[in-house]
Amino acid sequence: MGATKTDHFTGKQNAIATLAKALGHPARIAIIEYLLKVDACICGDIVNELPLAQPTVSQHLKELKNAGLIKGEIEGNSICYCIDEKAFQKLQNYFTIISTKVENRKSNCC
Amino acid sequence: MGATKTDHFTGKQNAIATLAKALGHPARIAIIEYLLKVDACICGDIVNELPLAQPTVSQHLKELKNAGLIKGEIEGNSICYCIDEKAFQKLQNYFTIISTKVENRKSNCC
DNA sequence: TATCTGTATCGTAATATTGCAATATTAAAC
DNA sequence: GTTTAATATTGCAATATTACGATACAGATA
Repeated sequence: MGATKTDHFTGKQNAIATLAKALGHPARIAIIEYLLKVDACICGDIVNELPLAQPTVSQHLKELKNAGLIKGEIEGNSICYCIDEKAFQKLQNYFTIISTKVENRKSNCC
Repeated sequence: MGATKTDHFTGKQNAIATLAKALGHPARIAIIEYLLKVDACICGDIVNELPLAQPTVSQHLKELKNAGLIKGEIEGNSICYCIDEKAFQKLQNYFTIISTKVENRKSNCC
């Protein structure tokens, strides 16, 4: 097969998995970190920051945008990308809840 | 191609990407959430909790284990799986740092 | 209008992932 | 030792991802 059975899982599970999947590639992590480093939107020069060809970078940006991790707005003849804080807040919440639950775990098994 | 160019990125970037990738599938999210729900290791019956065949579940468990998200210990004739808190703390830290940086962003672009 | 610049899309090759049936393995129970 | 029960591994088909050259497109500038 190769096709994920998304319809067998809850909307929340799929939502988190989608965000995680989009971050499951070092190039996309590098893009996010670059956006953080410059502390602003980026209108241009993302390609120069990555060891990948322009179409590849464009594809990664598209995936980050589809997942809702970044926003992109047309700004003159280039496009302005920046981090969408809502998605990262979701991830922060999710992992904070998990960590908290794990720490408060009563049964200390392993 | 299809092979990720991991050698072009930093160790940290690859590490986070690996963790994120392992969580980038709803079945693996469901496994983690089930481990949390029962608040203990699981020795058995993960298969019954998921809408997937036994070999498929076994494969997902293997990936979670490879990524360091769960630990598995042999316990009699079954295997005892439980959440590895260190990995989730890493993720929590990472996304907390990102969210904080994004909130303190001076340039309000988009 | 022609050209340049930055970005997206198309097409395609290489590789990875997902899922499962069949089979193997392992340790307990008999 | 044989059976049983739980999990892992193998092998394979279907699909997805990654990467990039070639090309298209849109807005700026000459």
